Order: sequence, then C-alpha cells, then structure tokens
Amino acid sequence: MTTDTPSAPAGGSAAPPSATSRLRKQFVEARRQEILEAARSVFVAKGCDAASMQDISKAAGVSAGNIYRYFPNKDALIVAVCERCEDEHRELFQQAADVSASPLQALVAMGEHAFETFHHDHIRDEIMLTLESALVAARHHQFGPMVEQQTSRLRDGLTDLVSAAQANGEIDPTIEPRTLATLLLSVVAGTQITFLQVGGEVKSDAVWELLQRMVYSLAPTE
Amino acid sequence: MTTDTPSAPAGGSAAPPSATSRLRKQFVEARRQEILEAARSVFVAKGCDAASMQDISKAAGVSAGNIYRYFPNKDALIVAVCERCEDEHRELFQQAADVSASPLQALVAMGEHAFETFHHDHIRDEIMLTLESALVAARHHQFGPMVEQQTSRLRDGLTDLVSAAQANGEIDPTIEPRTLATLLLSVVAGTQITFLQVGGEVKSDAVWELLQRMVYSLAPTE
Amino acid sequence: MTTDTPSAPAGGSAAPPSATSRLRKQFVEARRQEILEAARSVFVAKGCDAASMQDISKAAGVSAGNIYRYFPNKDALIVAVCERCEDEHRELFQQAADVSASPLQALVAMGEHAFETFHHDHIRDEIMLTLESALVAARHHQFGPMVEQQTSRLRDGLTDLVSAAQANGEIDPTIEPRTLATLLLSVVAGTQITFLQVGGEVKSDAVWELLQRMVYSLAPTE
Amino acid sequence: MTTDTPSAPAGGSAAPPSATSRLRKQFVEARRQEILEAARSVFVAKGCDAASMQDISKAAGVSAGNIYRYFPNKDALIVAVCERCEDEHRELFQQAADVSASPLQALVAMGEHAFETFHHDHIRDEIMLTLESALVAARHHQFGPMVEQQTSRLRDGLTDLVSAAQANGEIDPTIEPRTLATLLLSVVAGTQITFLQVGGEVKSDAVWELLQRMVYSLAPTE
DNA sequence: TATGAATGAGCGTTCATTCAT
DNA sequence: AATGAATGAACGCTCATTCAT
Repeated sequence: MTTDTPSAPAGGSAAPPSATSRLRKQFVEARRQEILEAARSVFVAKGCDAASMQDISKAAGVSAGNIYRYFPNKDALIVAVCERCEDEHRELFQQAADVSASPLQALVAMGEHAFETFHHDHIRDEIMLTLESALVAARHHQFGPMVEQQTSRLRDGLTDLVSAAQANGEIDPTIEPRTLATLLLSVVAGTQITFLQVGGEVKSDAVWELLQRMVYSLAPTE
Repeated sequence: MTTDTPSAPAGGSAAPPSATSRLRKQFVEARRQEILEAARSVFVAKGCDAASMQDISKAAGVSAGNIYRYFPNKDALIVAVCERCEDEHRELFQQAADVSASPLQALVAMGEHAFETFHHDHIRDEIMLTLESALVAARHHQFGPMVEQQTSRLRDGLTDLVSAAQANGEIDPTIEPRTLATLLLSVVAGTQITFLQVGGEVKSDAVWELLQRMVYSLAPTE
Repeated sequence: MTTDTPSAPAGGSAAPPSATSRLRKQFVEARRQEILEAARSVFVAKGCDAASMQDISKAAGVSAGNIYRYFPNKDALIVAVCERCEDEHRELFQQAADVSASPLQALVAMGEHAFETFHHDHIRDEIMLTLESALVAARHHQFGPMVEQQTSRLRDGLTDLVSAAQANGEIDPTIEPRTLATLLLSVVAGTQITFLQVGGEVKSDAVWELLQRMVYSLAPTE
Repeated sequence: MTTDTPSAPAGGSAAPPSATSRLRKQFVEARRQEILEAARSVFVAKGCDAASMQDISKAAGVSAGNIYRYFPNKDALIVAVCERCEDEHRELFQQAADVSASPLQALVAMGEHAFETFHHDHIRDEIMLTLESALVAARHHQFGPMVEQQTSRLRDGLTDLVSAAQANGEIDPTIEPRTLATLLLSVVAGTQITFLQVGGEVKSDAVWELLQRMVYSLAPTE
C-alpha cells in the first residue's frame, strides 16, 4: 500500500499528463482513487473524526493541500469513502445473485458471502467503518434527508429475491417478503456489531449455519 | 494543620451544616444529571468525538469550565452517558426475565421488550448512542472493558436462558446455546441498524413476529 | 464554638473572633500566617507559577475564596512569602552577629550558619524558593524598581562587619570592604546553585573549610 | 513590537523560500533561530512558565500554531533555549583553556572571561535565563539530565585543571581539587545572583581581583 | 500540478477570582 | 467569616484550509 506511480510505467517520477484532456482525466481519476483508498484506511484505523488530513496525505503520498484539488473538503472525502463502501457491498451481492440457480440459492449465496467476510483480516476495521458510515448518514438524515439510501436499494433487492423464492415455491408465500428481507439484512448487520463488541469470540459460521436452518424452516408447508 | 472533622458535633449550635450539606448534595447530584442529559443529547446529535465541551456546556446551561466540577474530563462524561444507557437496558431485560414462567417465555418477553422499544419516541437517538458507544469502545480499549463486559453479560444471560429452555424441552438440545443467543442478540442489534438506515419504514413488529416463528421452529423434533 | 479564649494563636485554626477588635486582629493575623505558611510550602513544592490557589487553600485548610480576605491576590501572596524568607535570613544572620566576640568571628559564625543549612532536610526546596524569589524581584525590578532591596541590607551588614574586622586588625585594611562582603555573599549563593544543579554530591563542608582558609589568608601582612 | 502587516515581515526575515530545497532548508533554520531568539527574550522577561506561546508567537512575528512546525511543544522550546545558552558558555570556556600556557593560567583565563561577561549588554537577561534554567531543571527531572550533565562537565573540567595545576606545583596539593573547582564555579554563579539582586552597583572586577588574590594564596608553601 | 508554510479558529482543560449563601 | 459553585479568560496544542511559490 505504499505510494507508487500508478499510471506512468515509464518516466522518472509522477509526471503530470500534459497531452490530451482525456489522459489528464484518467490521471486525475486515478489520483482521486489513490487518495480515496488512503483515506479509507486511515478512517478505518483512527475513525473519521480523529483522522487528520495530514494523516491521509501521508498515507496517500501527496501533500495535504493537494488533496483539495480532488475533494472540496474533508466531509466530501468521508462521504466518498462511505459511498465506495456501499458500492462494493452492492456489487458483491449482485455477483452472488448472478451465479445462483434459484432465488433461494441466491439468498443463501449472499449469506455465505456475508458471513465469509468475518474471516477477513481487517474485518473489525471494516465493521467500524460501516458503523461510522451509518452514523454519519443518520445524523445528516436527522436534519433533513440527504443521500439516496443505498441500504434501501439493497433491501429492495433482497425483497425481490424473497418474492421470487416464494413464487418458486421455496418459501412460504404467506410471509411478507420485505419483512424477511429486513430480518436477513439485520442478522448480518447485527452479527457485525456483536462481533465488534465481544471480539473474535463470536463463531460466525455457527450463527450462519443456524440462520440457514431457521430460513429453511420457512419452506411452504404442504 | 488540616481541617478538623466537619461532622456535626453534639449540641444544637452547629445545626446549619448538616441540613444545608444534605440539600447541597441533592443539588449537586441534580446538576450532575442535568449535565449528563445535555451531554447525551449533544453526543447523539453530533457524535461523541465531534461534540465539544462548549456544545455540552451550552446545552446544559452552565459554563464549560464548570462541567469539570462534576466530571473529571470529557472521556468520563462519555463513559457516564454510555453506562447510563447500558444500565437502563440491563434493568429492563432483567425485569422481563423475572416475570416469566419458563425460559422460553423469558426469551420471548425479552424480545417483546426489545422490539417494543422501536415505538419509543427517541428510539433513533437511543440507537445512535448505542452505535457511538460501540465505536468508542472498539476504538479506545480504555472504554473497551466496560462495553464488552456489559454486552458479554447480556449474551451470557441469554445463553443461560437458551440452555434452560433446552433443559426444559422447549428448544432442540442439539443447538449450541451460545450460538442461538448470539443470533438473537444480533437480530435485535441489526434491526436497530436497519431501522436507523431506512427510517421508520421498517415494520419492526412484523420482524419480531417472523423471528418468533423462526425460533419456535427450533422446538425439539419428537 | 465551645472554646472561648483564643489566646493561643498557633494551636491550629479553631475559634472565630468575637469580642474585641483587638482579639479579632490577633486572629486575623494568625490566620494570615497560617495561609502564608501553607503557600510557602506549596510554592516550594511546585513553584510559584504552577501552584494554584486551590493547592494553597487545601494546604491551609481554608476555602480558596477565603484566602482573598487576607491577601488581595496571588501575586501579593508570592511577595509576602518571599519577604518572609528574606526576613528569616536576616534575622538568623543578626543572631550570628550578636553572639560573636570579634567581627571576624561574627563573619565566620555567619558562614558556619549559612553552610549548615545545606544539611537541612528540605534545602533543595529552600534554594529553589530563594531563586524563584530572586527572579521575581529581578523581573519587577526590570520594569521599574519596586521593593526595598533586602539583599542590599544584608550586604551592608556584611560590609560593616568587614570594616570592623579591618579596624580590629583581623583583615588586611587595603581590601575594599564591600568587595569582600560581596564575594562572601556570592560564595554562599553560588554554592546553593551548584548544589541544586549537581545534586547532593557537593561537599559543602569542604567548600566552607576552603573558603575559611582563603579568608584567613587575607589577614594583614605585618 | 505590535503586530503589523504580515505580508511585509519587519526586521530580519525577508526572503521567502525559493526553489531549491537547499535554500528552503536555510530558510527553515533561519526561522527556527528567529523563534528561538523570540522565545529567549520572552522567557527572560516573563519567566519560562508564565511565558505563553502566544507571547512567543507575537515576539517572533508568526502565528502561535506555526511554532509547532519548528518545535514539537513548549518544553522543547525551553530546552532548546537553555541548551543554546549552555553551548555558548562551554564553547567560550573551552577557548579560554586552549590559549593558556599553564593550568593555573587557564583557570585565571576562564575567570577573566567569566567576569568579563558582567560588562555585556544583556548580562541581566543572561543571568535570569540561567536561573530559570536551573529552576526548570530542578523541578522537572525530565530536563534535569541536560543541565546536570552540562554543569557537571564544567565542574569536571575545572577539577581536572585544578589537579593539573597541583601537579604543576601551582596550587597546594593538599587541597581537594573538586572542592576548589566547586568553590570557583560557585563564586561565578553567586556573583551573578548578587549582581541580579543589587543591580549594577556590584563591582565585579574588584571581586575578581580579590578572588584571584585568594586563589594565589593557595600556592604551595615552600 | 503540487507543495508545505502559514493561519485562525477551535479543541479540552485549568485556574484566579467573584459572589450568593 | 467562610464557603464553594460558578465564571471567563487564558493556556498549550491541533488541524482543516488557504495560498504564494
């Protein structure tokens, strides 16, 4: 994660692109992503509030002032990092849905994926950033809705899957799809919090096994 | 040359000190609570880190410096606020356990209570404070023991209840008690997050109904 | 409240003054001295700047606000403490002069006394207060002469003694009395600084022996 | 000096940092020295404790926060100022030793130098800073090693010189070298204090003459 | 484009001082 | 006369942000 020149393989140092505006745009975007990545790691390590622009600039290998060429202020950086997190989550869930044979299998694949993350190296940090993100969003929300709720979109996707599973005869059709979607989403989020609070002692795999059993119990009764 | 013992000696002449000191102590405690309440609201509104002592002092209607008469520093304020929250939670859960006839009923009563809170007036604030608390604890391990202990104790209580329910023939004994306890705890915490993220749109009661059904499906198979 | 005759002022703070203004005045003075003593010990322990009024009030066994009945502000306290130090020094030196048979013997007795202090328990603290006092005086001096210089008076006394010793045929009369007085004074003050800087390693007695020898070498040559 | 237009720095600092890092480094070092000089004058005028970073920043013509680019905290500033003083002293003493023919001559040259300083323009400031430094060191043992080491080194040097003079037959060999070294050091330090206390009235040259006579009296008896 | 020196506002905290009791 | 709660102005220090280079 050290600073290296991302886009210019040849040449002495990080030379600014000069030729076409297209190249410049690529360069700018690449630099933006570098900074975003650095900010993410610092936010995770120290918290959004405690992280200073100096910290981020050091992690990104650029000067502090230069960050302001790519983001108008620190808050924008925070929002951008949080958004990127959500994007990643959604993307991964989408992939899980795509490769599955049936709606229920897709749901299971998503759960599998979600609970797999507990074995990641920096899962604690990831969780903290997620919580921080939720709090930031909630606070802004409190004084007036601000951002398109990405969580809602995720929940909508799950709801659709549940409906499909019901249509497919895999889940009891008398269950309200949105309710089950909410519950599933909440188990994942909740296990994260518990994990954070009681440390690695949580056996996330066992929880996932049990959750699967409980979901399967919702199969339609003949 | 220290002061002599301020305890009231025999005789009627020294009447004022005891009476006034009693009133004073009440007053001091009341002021402490005022500050605590103010701090709580500011922590919720801006986050523990972003909340300044000035903010709190304004909300409490005292000078900033004066807060230090009642709390040694900001961290102590944070801890005090979080502890008060946890105390309330634990107390309520304890009550739920006490009035129940069987272990499973106690579990259900607790869930009932937990999901009832979603109808509280300031539930959003409560949730945000809970998350704040978890984040603060996770970041600074100085506060860690406090929260970890309290969460662990709650989880231990739930685990015991699940075991008892298994012994009572109410839950499949092949299930690992701690795993089910973790899952239940996580559903509650997770529903809070979801509630925070998607707003009042979440039908917490329906989630609770569904969760109950899923738990009941874990009854021992004959 | 029960004790009526506050005739013993030094026995700890006990009785409020009630009857005559004469008694009241004694009481006030006694309290003043108590506070002064407490302030002195705190100044010595923490330095004049770092010592807070709270510290002093605690050491004196009175409330912080009450000190202001006896001293208009902290600076006045500092000045009063420093003055008292000087008074003590002068008094002790005076005693040494009184009991001596000849002027030279008086000088030696004073040196004896001065170097004896290095064996006191809290000599380091005493020295620090002396230096602090000198600095405070010098600073005020810098912006305009303020206090009668008590050091000058001491030096005058020594000068007189040297003159007397010369008249007595104990010291070479060609030496300027004031110069020798200054040198003697400086050796004492200087040894204090050295003592402070290099710790207890300084053998003050040996220095005193050597100084004596050097002074005796100033006897008149026949 | 009050605040004037910030874009036109009054006094010495004029050159903005230019292209090469070499020039920049020079500029940075120059700024460091400016701040050090300003700190020195403020420390002398108000005392190390009472001097605020605001005072120093005003005296240096920079913002308070900017000082922290050059010194990590106030303590470091104090140490740097004191160290600079000591460095100057030691260097001058070393020079005196180098140009002397015999050990006794070296001692005399050092004394000559030491007493010459009383004719310096800012000798009062120098003395006050020396005392400040001693007090700070005595109070906070964090600075202790620094000052103690330097004073000890000086005393060691003097002790060696005395020994050499004894070996050279210039001083009575029955005298303990360290004791005489301590006495000489103390006379210089003590004269400084006396100078501070009684003002310019002290005839330091006469004291020095007398001290020389007393030292010469320590020559070995045939 | 990129730098990093510089600023200014704000942080948590302390404390001399005041004043109602 | 004495208290101690309260204040307000600093304190040392940090940091988001700006800007001349």
